[in-house]
Amino acid sequence: MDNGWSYEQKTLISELIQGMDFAKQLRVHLTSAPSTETRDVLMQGILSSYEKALLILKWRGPMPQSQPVVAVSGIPESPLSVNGSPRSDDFEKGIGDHLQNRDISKKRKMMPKWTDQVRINPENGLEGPHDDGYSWRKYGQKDILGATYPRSYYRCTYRNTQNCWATKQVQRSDEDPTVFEITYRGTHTCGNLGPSVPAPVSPEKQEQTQINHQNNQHQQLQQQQSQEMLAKFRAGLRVDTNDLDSNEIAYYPFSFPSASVGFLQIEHCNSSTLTNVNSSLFGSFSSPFLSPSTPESSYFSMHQANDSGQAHNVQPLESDPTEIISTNTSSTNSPIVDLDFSLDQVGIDPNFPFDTSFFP
DNA sequence: CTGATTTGACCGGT
DNA sequence: ACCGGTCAAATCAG
Repeated sequence: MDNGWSYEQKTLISELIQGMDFAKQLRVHLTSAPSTETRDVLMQGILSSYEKALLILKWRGPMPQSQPVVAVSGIPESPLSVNGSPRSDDFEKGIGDHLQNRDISKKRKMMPKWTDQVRINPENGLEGPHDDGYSWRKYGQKDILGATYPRSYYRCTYRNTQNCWATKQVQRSDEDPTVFEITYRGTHTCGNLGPSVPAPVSPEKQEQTQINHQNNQHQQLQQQQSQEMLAKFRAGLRVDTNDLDSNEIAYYPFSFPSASVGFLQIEHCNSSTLTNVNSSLFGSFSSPFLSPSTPESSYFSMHQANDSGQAHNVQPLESDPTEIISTNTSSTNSPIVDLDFSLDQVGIDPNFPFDTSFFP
């Protein structure tokens, strides 16, 4: 077991250290005379380091030996398909269905869960899709007691083909119809992120994203802009993490909605422990956030948790953009490396989440 | 034809 | 029994 680790561990550590290093540099630069360029470079460095590190962390989860561990939040692997054929379309229809489903539903409850709020731009909100970089398939809609608007249920398009159990729910807010509360559950184990950071790939994603296909060239620019926003956003992001698992570092890979994000709340549904941790979070977002499809269709409403004041209300929408906001579906995604995001839940002070001494 | 959405039925938890 | 979540047949869209 350890053997398999050491190389990864080294890389991991070095990436994290590097990230921290970048961060420190950035700090220096911020306090002194900041050049935007340097900042960007450093930011890039940080992002990329953390991404790599997190990828390593994530990907070593579903390894053969440690199957049940699945470090990332206990993704429910299907007993039949975990090792076996990816084409397990049929297994759910099998006779043992019910038992399996029960199992799955239990596991599902243990999946990490986080909510964020997306505000759509009233002007073009109706047209502006909410592209979080993943491909979702709607599987249900329900009227929820006490809620004005129905709740929509989505699951990863590649659930069957790639055994990816990520789901999300989209609920339009009662008070502010321009706000959508999106609850993500489970992490993507598929490698089907849309536009991704290092490679400007996956134009299909953007095309399906209708309106915004004046990109390609915009892409880079927008990426930069997004990155800046990202930086700001990160600075202000506050996540409540409930029920964290015993581990000191819990990472929550998630796709970050590229649209406007209000506050984001993560809770981990854990069976046993009831540890309440309330800490600021360092989210390492990548591609979805940088998705070119978004900054135009919606704008940021960065309220921090403290900042409770709801942003200015805008005129309500006429029709329900729920679908728009949360579907992304008909696309054919190129199988790109899954760069989803992870949140490192570690107490963070301005200095950074990781202490070098943490590592062996 | 294939794949996505719709929508009523069904199921499990409370 | 109620409610939220999911399934799956029917329907729609490309």
